[in-house]
Amino acid sequence: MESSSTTPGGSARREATRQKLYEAAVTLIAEQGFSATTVDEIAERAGVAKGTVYYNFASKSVLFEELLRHGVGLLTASLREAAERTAGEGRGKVDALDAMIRAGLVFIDRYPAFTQLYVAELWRTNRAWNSTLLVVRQQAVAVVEGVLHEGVATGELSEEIDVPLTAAALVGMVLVAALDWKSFQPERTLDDVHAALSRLLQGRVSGRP
Amino acid sequence: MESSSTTPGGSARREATRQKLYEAAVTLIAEQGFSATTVDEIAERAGVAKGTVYYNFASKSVLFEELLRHGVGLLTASLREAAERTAGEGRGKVDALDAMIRAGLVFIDRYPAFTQLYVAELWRTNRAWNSTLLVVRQQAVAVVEGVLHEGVATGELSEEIDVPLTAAALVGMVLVAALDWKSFQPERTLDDVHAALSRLLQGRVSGRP
DNA sequence: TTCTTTGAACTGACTGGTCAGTGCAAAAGT
DNA sequence: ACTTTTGCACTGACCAGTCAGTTCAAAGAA
Repeated sequence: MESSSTTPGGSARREATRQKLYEAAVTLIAEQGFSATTVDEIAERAGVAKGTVYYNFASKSVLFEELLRHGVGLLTASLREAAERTAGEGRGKVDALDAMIRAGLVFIDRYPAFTQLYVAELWRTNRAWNSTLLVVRQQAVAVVEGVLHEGVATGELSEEIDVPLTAAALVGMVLVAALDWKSFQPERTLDDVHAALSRLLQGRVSGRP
Repeated sequence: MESSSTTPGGSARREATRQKLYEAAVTLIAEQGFSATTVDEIAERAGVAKGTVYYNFASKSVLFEELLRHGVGLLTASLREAAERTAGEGRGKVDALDAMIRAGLVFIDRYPAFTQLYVAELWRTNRAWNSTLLVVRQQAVAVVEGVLHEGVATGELSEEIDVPLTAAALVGMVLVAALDWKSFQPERTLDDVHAALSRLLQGRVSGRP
């Protein structure tokens, strides 16, 4: 059922080639942007002939779209897993949000290039892969919104919060803090960054009495 | 001896042309990205011949760099003004942060395309204007960091907060929430969005007892 | 006032290079 | 047998940047 539209019966070899191409493309596009990255570069970095790129993907844009789907799929699964894990442990929704923040940080730590590329493309309009992007964004944000809704329902979160906006704000908080971490203070530990964001989430910014 | 990059003695006419080029470039690049936007497009949208672009700017990249400097200059001024205004009114640092959040929203409301373009480029490496971007980013973030530092000094904010990370997280919160607002729920009012972010800043997310 | 000069500002056709995508025969892998 | 990859030559569109020539407002000359 799963597996994307254009991956009907990928042999193991083919799948390995695709993976190499994803990895090559993601770093190059993160650094330079989609248009500034050439297919020749991608092929070279992947250690593959140019013809192979076109044997495996219909076009440069399609390669990129599938890359987006693939990456956001990983992120969504990771967020969902974090939310469900804390739920299973019978902890509150704020803990679930905190766990999702951590999951987000772990993801960005592992795939910084993908994150960068995703942010760079997310608010662009007029591009070929725009509809793909919308779908894929909704998948990820929906997980956060879901937890917020549940929190409001159980009374753990204020009824007055604006779910979509708060979800976006939380995602932004994690995204930007993490990208800053990776770009400008890579020596910091994940725990460090997580602690700072937890504090913000739980309103422990003001000084104690 | 060209007139150097920083526009020392631009005539009124020249300045008007530059302004038109900025406006044309900012929307096109926000929509399509830098590399996907052609100089011909920029010239056409500005109602100017291609040669004029090169008469006014040394290259496409230089046009873009000056655009970045120009835009971030406006933002920084606006943030600083908000911080100083609340300080003058003798209010606390949390109020100053809140005022800066609003100033950020007002800016994004007025210049959504610039914001979009800025976010898309901010974490890219290996690009010509990278050093410009670093400088310009630091200017803006420094204003937020300054207020956080003052808040810690006066005891109004916890000593345990991590100033650079918290500043980045706050910026991210505003940036992403605002871009989402503009892209996906443009019917919302600024006050609405501001209220949601205020709540998050002040830890009023958990339900009341 | 009316004419002339000056140079900054602007124009757009043109050039040289780049790049996505193609085609295909031979090789390698399964 | 068949799928997949290779290597490489080729094309056609597209695009950053150039440059010889044009416009025009304003300063000065008559």
